[in-house]
Amino acid sequence: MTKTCIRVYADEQQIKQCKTAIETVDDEVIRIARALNLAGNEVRLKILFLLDKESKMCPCDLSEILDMTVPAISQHLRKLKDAGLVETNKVGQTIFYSISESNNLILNPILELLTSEKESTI
Amino acid sequence: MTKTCIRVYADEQQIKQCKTAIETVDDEVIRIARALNLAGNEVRLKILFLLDKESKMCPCDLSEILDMTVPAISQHLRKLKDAGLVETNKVGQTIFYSISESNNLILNPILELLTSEKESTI
DNA sequence: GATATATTTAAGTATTTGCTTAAATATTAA
DNA sequence: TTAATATTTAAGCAAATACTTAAATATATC
Repeated sequence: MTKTCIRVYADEQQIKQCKTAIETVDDEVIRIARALNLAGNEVRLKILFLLDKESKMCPCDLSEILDMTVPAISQHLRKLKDAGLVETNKVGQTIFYSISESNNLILNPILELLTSEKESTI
Repeated sequence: MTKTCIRVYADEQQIKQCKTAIETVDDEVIRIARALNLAGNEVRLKILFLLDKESKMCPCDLSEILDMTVPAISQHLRKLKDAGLVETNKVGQTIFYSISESNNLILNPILELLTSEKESTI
């Protein structure tokens, strides 16, 4: 990356500060971006919404509610689980998925947008 | 989508309720998922973080701070603008991008995760 | 043990994404 | 008006995504 921008009034001080600021939050950015990327899919956001609402659900029910193939649901759940956003509890042959506590700081504000009845335009 | 799940203990009442609940939030889900999807990219999340921090920035500065090509930055900014997450203000030949007010309800809680100094594990 | 159910895994595929490089557009300054 | 700067646009491409269908795994029931 060569210097491409040669504005006279470029604020080198500001740029330096921003560079270190970005460096500071880099790890957090990676973690949060990953979570947002997962939640930033209609199907997965609906899954998270349903798990939040019902506290736990099995792939089979989610498949029926969202009118999607079971493998399609399962693959979404896998991604959410790999990222630690949801966790599982096996009871017999059915596996209940629920929202994992550990990432609540990221998910809660998002899910609140959906649960708080639209008082204003979001 | 044919009925694939024939659990004896399937709670048809719950499933029906969930279906209508999903229908109710469907529009919101689409809007929020789109915003989260955009924010769920490392580069774009950093851009949003910087715009929030500095209140406005030009593609040129962002390119230098994030050590990326100007066109790459420009294309990210375009997506953010198309979604209404950021807005522009042209001054001479430089274009200043800033976070749009209208979508703050979605972005604010996300950016707070980055700005509030890590008191606890997020 | 044999069969059915719930779920996952795997392979294949069309679409989307995020970059690259090169060219186009717009504004400033000489 | 010519050259330089700031930005966008376009084309191309490798990688990631989200589904499909078929097969594998695990548990329960007969």
